[in-house]
Amino acid sequence: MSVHPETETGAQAGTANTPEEGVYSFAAMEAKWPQVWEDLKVFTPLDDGSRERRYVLDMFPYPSGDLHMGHAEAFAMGDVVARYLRQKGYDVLHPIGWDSFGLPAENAAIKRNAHPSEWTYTNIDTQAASFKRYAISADWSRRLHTSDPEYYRWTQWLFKRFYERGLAYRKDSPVNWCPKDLTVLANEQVVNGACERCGTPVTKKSLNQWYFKITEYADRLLDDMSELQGHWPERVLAMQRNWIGRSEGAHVRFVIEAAGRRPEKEVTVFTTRPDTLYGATFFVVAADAHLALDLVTPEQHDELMAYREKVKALSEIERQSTEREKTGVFTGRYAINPLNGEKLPVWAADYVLADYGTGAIMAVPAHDQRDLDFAKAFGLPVRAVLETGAEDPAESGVATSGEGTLKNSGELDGLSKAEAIPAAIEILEKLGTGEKFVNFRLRDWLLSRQRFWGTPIPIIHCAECGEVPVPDDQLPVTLPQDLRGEALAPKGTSPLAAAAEWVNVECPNCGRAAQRDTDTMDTFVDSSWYFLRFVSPHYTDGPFDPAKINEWMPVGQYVGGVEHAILHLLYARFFTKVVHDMGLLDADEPFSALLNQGQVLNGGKAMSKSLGNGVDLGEQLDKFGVDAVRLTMVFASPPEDDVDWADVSPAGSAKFLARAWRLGQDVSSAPGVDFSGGDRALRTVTHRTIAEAAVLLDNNKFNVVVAKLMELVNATRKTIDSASGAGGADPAVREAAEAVAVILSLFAPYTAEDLWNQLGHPASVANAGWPVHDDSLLVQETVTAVVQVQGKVRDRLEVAPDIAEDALRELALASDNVQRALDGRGIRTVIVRAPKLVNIVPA
RNA sequence: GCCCCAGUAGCCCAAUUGGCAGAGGCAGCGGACUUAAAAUCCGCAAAGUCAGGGUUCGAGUCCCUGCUGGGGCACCA
Repeated sequence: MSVHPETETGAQAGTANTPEEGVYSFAAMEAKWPQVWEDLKVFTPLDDGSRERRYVLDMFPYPSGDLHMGHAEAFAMGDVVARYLRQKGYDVLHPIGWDSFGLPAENAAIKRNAHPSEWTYTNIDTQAASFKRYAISADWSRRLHTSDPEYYRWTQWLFKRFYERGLAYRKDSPVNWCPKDLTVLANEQVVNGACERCGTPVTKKSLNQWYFKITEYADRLLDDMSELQGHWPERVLAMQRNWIGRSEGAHVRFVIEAAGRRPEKEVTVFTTRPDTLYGATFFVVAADAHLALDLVTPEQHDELMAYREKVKALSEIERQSTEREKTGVFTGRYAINPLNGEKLPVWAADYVLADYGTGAIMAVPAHDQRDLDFAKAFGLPVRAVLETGAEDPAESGVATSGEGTLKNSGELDGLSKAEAIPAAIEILEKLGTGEKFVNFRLRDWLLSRQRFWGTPIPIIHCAECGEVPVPDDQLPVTLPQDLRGEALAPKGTSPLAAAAEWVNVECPNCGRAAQRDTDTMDTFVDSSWYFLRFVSPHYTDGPFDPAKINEWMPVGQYVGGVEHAILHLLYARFFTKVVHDMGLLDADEPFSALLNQGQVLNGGKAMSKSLGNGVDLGEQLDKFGVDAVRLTMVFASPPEDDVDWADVSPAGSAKFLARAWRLGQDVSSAPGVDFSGGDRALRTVTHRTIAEAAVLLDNNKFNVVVAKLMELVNATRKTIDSASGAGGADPAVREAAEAVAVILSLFAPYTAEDLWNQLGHPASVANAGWPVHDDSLLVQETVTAVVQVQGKVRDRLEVAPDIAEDALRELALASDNVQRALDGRGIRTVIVRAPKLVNIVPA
């Protein structure tokens, strides 16, 4: 489809370069310009310090098939920012690469009896071609793929540095296990108790796994969000805050009395309510924690074991259901309340989680609903220690958690809840049985995966020496090439274990026979530092060039979907902080600003294969052209809002583009003409548009910029067609058309380039530079002052923009309409906001 | 249950951060061009801002309560 302009009307000068005389043809433009841009290296940063640098980054894609509408939206947004900053004169780094390790490639390889790299790199080539067609202003010379050995060599190098700092370690722990993908999952990859990838309910499995100690950075990850405030979407910060889950309270140590041959034992609990310590009537440990086994008396042992079996059989989804009846078993032991010496029965239950806090709690049923439910189920006592005015929880069955005054609490009696919390902590500290403690919900990052297509963990296991890191000069540990097809099928252990030749090596330490670690890294490890690699992707002496890294980092504008609000963004922040602490990087936050583009929907729903409501990007590009699709993405709504493809009109965008392009057909003045004699009204519109567009772009209001651009095009058209003026020969028309070309180049690079060319300028419009607006042209000769009486508009006055308040007040009071509205009433106040408004308040 | 975001013409969205509710687009209607249609061009109409209360000379904008929709966390001690 091409959009044809109306029949030519005359002005023919300046159209010599038109590909096909007078016809807007996106196909011709798409065929013509990519080569020109490539030859001119328009989008390769100078990287020489001659200009201020800016780093603009889109979250790099995973190579699953060809690009889709979601990519088109995200990359359209990021490209607006990159192209705008380039026009503003910055040296812009806007790279592209692929997050190319991951399960889909492996599954495809099993199905096709191939190596995952085949599927991966074929898809990457397809996507790369599509990106080029889509005219992303990327520096292709910096292209990288995380599955290239040249890349993952440095992922392994970084892993080793983490290991040396004690930030990468192995431990036995019950982990999330996906029974379909047959691999472990990080907490972040479990959504509502199910695998985020395939939706299979997750089970627990006890395994020895590699972890990154992200919890050591919990405080900083939380505190440093203050730097991001205002530059990151509030909801992303809220999600991270939630996820980190900082909780202030106290650790309290309880002595568990000796029983028979079981010796006395001290157990610590975490509580946010140390003020309610006198209300503790029992004690609970997580049934699945080892602690339960340590405590249980021989008499209760069988009962506990039976209960643990039952708990294990529950799926995560069942276990997390809040409607479940409370269950548990008595352990036969008693804990001593450190404040009043009271004996509390110790129970084991599954409502206490082994991996939160200390896996044990003091139960205060009067003031905690879960404890109350448990107490009622097992006939345990309830004692209120906080008078809130509500009914006694023992009677009502509703725990009271609000404000109140302490009672039945010895020295704490009479204090408010807010006073009692620190007071209780102070008492505990004096007794030496507790102290203030800040607990986090965040768990360490489980990074090992029992799958093939990922970065091998560069560790060798030696019977003599234990864990031995592969020496730096032997990196990368590359994946074997000979495993393919069925050999990659998930078995619950890594497929790498079957590659005997690969696994069996000499210990780098003692030379004896040893084995490689056969797990691979979570792909989120790969993507936690790729933005650093882009600064110097071909550097061979380290993960990045130390001479360059601080010139570009941090990323000034990061663009991507909100689905990565926690996972990728939290991990990348963690990695950045560690690399910073290693002294390799000045920045300690990777992304100064974040833009979450919305989703592309169709008919109110996310596009999906199962719904069959997908819109094919390729078809849209064929039908409307790249520029129209890009413009539609940007114009439809604010960047962070969803775009419903059923609600928008790529045809409308195409119409506008043809309209803008046709301005070039009608401009008949020569390039370089003096604009000063041009139509004043149009010049004002042009300069106002330039000024407003810059402000709007600085605030990511791309959709509004497009609207302003449409106004400018309309105004220019009017001037050309006006019978009274000079039409296409008016220098103001050229000035306007040139501004249109430059601003349009952010959204519709082909049309803008072609327009620029029609206007007689050499390529590329991307280098034209942002037009400088003339403030004197923005000053209007008169402005409309609104005159209100009691807030209602009663008159409008044309006044000079610099009118004095007094003069405006006089004019307003003299207005007939005002006098009529006042209807003889006196005047109480007159508010004057010269030159725009007068509000007269009658008595 | 706790937390975050958003409700403005039929639809997608603007509104200089407290100062005339409307910039732009889609859809609609009328007209020009056409043998006709498409395309193109010109023009028109359309809401008082989810509801209620408050602050103010003045509220779409600030505050409170509620409703609706979207999202996050959740047996987290």
